[in-house]
Amino acid sequence: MAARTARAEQVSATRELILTAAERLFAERGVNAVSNRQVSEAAGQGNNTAVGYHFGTKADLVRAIVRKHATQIEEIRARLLAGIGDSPDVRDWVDCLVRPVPQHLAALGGPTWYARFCAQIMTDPVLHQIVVEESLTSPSLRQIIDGLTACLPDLPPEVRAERGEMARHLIVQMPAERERALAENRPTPRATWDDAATGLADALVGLWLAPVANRP
Amino acid sequence: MAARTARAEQVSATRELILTAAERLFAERGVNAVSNRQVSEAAGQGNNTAVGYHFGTKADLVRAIVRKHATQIEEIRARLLAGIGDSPDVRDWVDCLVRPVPQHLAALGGPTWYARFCAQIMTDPVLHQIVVEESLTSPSLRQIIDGLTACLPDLPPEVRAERGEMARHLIVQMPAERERALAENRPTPRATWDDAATGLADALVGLWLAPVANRP
DNA sequence: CCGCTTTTAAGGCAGGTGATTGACTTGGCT
DNA sequence: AGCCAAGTCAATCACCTGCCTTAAAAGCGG
Repeated sequence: MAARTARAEQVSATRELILTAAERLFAERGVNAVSNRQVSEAAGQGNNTAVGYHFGTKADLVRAIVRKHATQIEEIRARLLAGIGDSPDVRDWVDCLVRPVPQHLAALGGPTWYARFCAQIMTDPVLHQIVVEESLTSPSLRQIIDGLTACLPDLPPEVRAERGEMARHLIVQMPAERERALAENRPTPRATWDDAATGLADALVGLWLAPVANRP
Repeated sequence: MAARTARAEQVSATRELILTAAERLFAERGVNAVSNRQVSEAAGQGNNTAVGYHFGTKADLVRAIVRKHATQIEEIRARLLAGIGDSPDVRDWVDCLVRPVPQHLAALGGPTWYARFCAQIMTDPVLHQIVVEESLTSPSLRQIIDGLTACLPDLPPEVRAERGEMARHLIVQMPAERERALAENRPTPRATWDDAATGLADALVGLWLAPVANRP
């Protein structure tokens, strides 16, 4: 199935070329600041409509980038999830939630752009919905959220929703921050992606277990 | 000093008109997706170069918007800071850190756009630096960070930096999230800006006090 | 070996962009 | 009163954008 014909191979190669070029440009200059033409040129395609041909609109291109990484991240997440069974420990579930993205970035090696790309998508009013559709449908993710919820039976549902949002933001933004520091040769609080994940998990456990102030 | 001349009054009025129109459009459609022309028109200026005249580039416009709010937020922060003296309680310092933005948004009343605007700026690779320059120079902010640091003498410096970044992200992103929900008539976990600030402060206290895993 | 489809290349088109320019309006100062 | 400068407006510039059309190239099936 893989490389069935020389033709199909070539096509998927240029698709990949466009995908990585777009990811890089989007991360470095901002999604809306980069035109499809620039992406095509950066991908080495003399054709200035290559993006439009292989993907459709820019939103479709963004979706394709998200999906490419999502499948790999999903694998990591499923593997971690299988490793903890139905632990009653909040820490285990938080680890499952936190580690997939940093582990994926570490596996990519070298300089990466995906975290910064994601951080931008998440705050863009129109692109935001795309990534929600693509990643929140993950069954393993829902399973982790349920498992974490079961560990925190005393937390009011609104507070749980609230802290879920906080966790989501940190899981996206902190890797982006580290990636940015790496790209600009600035020092990072942690030496490796794995250590960064540990630091983030530490903090999130504290966040989830924090007492709720009884309001007047 | 105020309204010294009818002319100066008119000028600052149109400046204000442009500022609020820009803030709204930027928040709703994305900073890079909105042209200076559109801002001028939305501000009721038949002139399509009004933005260019009163401010310079789009970056200068962004800076002006940030600065406008920053001064008011700075006032609130200074007032809160004065109220706690040199408390040894982490909670007091976190409150000082968290509450200024939600209080400012509450004071504005009606629908607001500033939080979403800020959330976008913070993730844009080029605009990011502007807001850092404008807000990190705040003396009261530095004072709060120092006070909080004094409450957490056992926390390793790298972890402190790391969790400071986390807190910064949440303080920007969570109000933006609430603002978005409000704008789209979605339910929010908390009824008021003040309650939202309390929830955020609860979580941040837990985050700061979380134990640090001793890595292998 | 040859027609065929898919992919890449190249250029044109209308519309929108930031920036600049000059003319007009309006309030302020002497 | 009358000039002056700040502010407003409209027109224009070169440039870039997405989209479209037309070729060329390169396997692929027969």
